[in-house]
Amino acid sequence: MARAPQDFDTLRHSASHLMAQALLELYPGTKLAIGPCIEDAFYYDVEPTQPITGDDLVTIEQKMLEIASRELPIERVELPRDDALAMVAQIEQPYKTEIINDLPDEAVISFYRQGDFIDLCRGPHIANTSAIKYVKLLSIAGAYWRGDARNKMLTRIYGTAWFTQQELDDHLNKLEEAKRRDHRKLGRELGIFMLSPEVGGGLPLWLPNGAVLRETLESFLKKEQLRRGYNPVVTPHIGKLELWKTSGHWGHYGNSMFNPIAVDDEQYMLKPMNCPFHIQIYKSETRSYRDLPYRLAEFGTVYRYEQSGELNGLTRVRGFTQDDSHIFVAPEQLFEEFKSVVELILHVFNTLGLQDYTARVSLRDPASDKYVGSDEIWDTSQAAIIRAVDEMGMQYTVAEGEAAFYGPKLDFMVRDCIGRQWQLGTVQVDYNLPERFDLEYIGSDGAPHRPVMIHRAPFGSMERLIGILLEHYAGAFPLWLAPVQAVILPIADRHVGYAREIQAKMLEVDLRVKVDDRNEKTGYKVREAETKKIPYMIVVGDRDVEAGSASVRKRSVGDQGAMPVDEMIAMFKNEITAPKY
RNA sequence: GCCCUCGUAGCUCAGGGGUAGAGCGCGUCUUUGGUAAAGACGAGGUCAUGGGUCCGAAUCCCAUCGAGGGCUCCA
Repeated sequence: MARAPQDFDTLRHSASHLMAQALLELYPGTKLAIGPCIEDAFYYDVEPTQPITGDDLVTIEQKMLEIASRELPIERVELPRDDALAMVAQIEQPYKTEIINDLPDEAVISFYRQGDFIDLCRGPHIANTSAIKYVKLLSIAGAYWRGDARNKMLTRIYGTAWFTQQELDDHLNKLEEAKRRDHRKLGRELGIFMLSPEVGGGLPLWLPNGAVLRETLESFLKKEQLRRGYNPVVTPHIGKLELWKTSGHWGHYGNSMFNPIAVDDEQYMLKPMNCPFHIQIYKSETRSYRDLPYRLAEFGTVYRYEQSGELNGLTRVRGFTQDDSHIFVAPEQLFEEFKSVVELILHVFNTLGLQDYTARVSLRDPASDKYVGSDEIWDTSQAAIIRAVDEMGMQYTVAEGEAAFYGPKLDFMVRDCIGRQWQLGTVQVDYNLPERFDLEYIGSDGAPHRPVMIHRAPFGSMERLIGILLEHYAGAFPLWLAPVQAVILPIADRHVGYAREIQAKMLEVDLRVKVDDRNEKTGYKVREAETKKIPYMIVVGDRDVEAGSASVRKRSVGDQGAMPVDEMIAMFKNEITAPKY
């Protein structure tokens, strides 16, 4: 039976209430904060009377099922504000008092009751607790009351609920699959990267296969950028603190930068971004309107002092390489240039096999004062972004309050092949830095004008991208990306010479190929190449030496039979230039 | 930074107040084998670090460091 997404939301919201009820029965005195449904799951934030541990989850889950089996009807009760406050005071739920006090005057205040449990809630809910049968509590975490780090840390219990056992099993299998694809696990197994406490948190070391992968991705994008009129530049890893003061980042993000380094009488910063350097290059000559758009691109490694608890594999690190570019345009060029940047980003995603993406337009929150720049500038640039995505017919969502302090942005979220969303590429419009660094170009009228900057990074960062690609492909990269594209397996020692000949031919045409000449049986080598996710295994023995052929085995498919070596090489080259997903 | 959990061999993990275990990997030897694991032998650990309790601590307690799951943050 097909169900609407809101049916699942309702079920999970009710499951969250059921969990709260179970908690109160098991641990009377527990204070309830909020308990919403989220994608595929639900949680409840509570202040427990004693610490809740992972072992307690089973107990709570069993209690939930026991209460559900009482087949309690779930009823909605609406109360005037004063009665509502009296009610939550009587059941001693101070967080609910706070929530009611924050509700607007005209709000309808409703409660939902099941048995002797009652909770403040807008609803809707399912009709009876008995519908909650397939539920699993997943984890425990800390969460601040109202998401504010200055508030008390509550205990958040996550769970998931479904209508059938099959759905629940499928979901739990998906979580297992995600664990199996974890890029931190695959990164080590496949020799992509490592993290070492000796080096420091969030500072990955790239292993040989990872370095090859990075180079492959870099040269792909560099080539695309050259075609589109980008100018490559290289800038240093440190620069004077003054630059970040001028840019405004020191004031906004100073606490998440590495401490300044004293050099002679100056303060230097490990660069947290490349913008000020590219700006200096722009300023090094008088620019004309004929030079614009002026596009500077760099794979720039930046360092940010991310909070220790936030570091995670390759997806959140303290040193990372952005595929950064700053484009200086005349205001009237902004719209067209923005569109061509979006076009490049989409081309990149398609080539990488990440076809399932959505865009998010991040606008400023008009009520906040954290933004710089005039209202007119914001209105113009926000309108330009929306017009561009509209004209390109893209699906997008609008997120108010998600803009950077200096301008609105367009972010791309990709969905990997098991449905998880990740943020990758970004395009940002910036009227602020040109102002702060007093940038100009000479217009056709002979007078100076102020350019607009576009910051953009299709990959976002090499680290994040590779983390996501590892999980998306579960380590089994398409041929053009695979760090080792093929391994040649000589059957016996006397075939090693022939294997080396084939390898030389393949290296000649830029195929990344190795020879496995270890003293092991072919079956063993095949098994190892499969686990290392190498796309092709080339077995050579007496028959092949005789015929000038090679026996090709395709990863996870199997033996493709023997073919002449030249034909095999042509097949590989063809697959690389015409990738299929 | 905050809450919870966890640190045993290179990796994955078992064990547990009385002299450290397995599989994989690694080394040596035998084996030259046609598509997912040949066989034998061997080396490897102050059980994260520091303190405490105890006749005795890898094991119990505390602290520190590190990792994981979240929260806050994310230019």
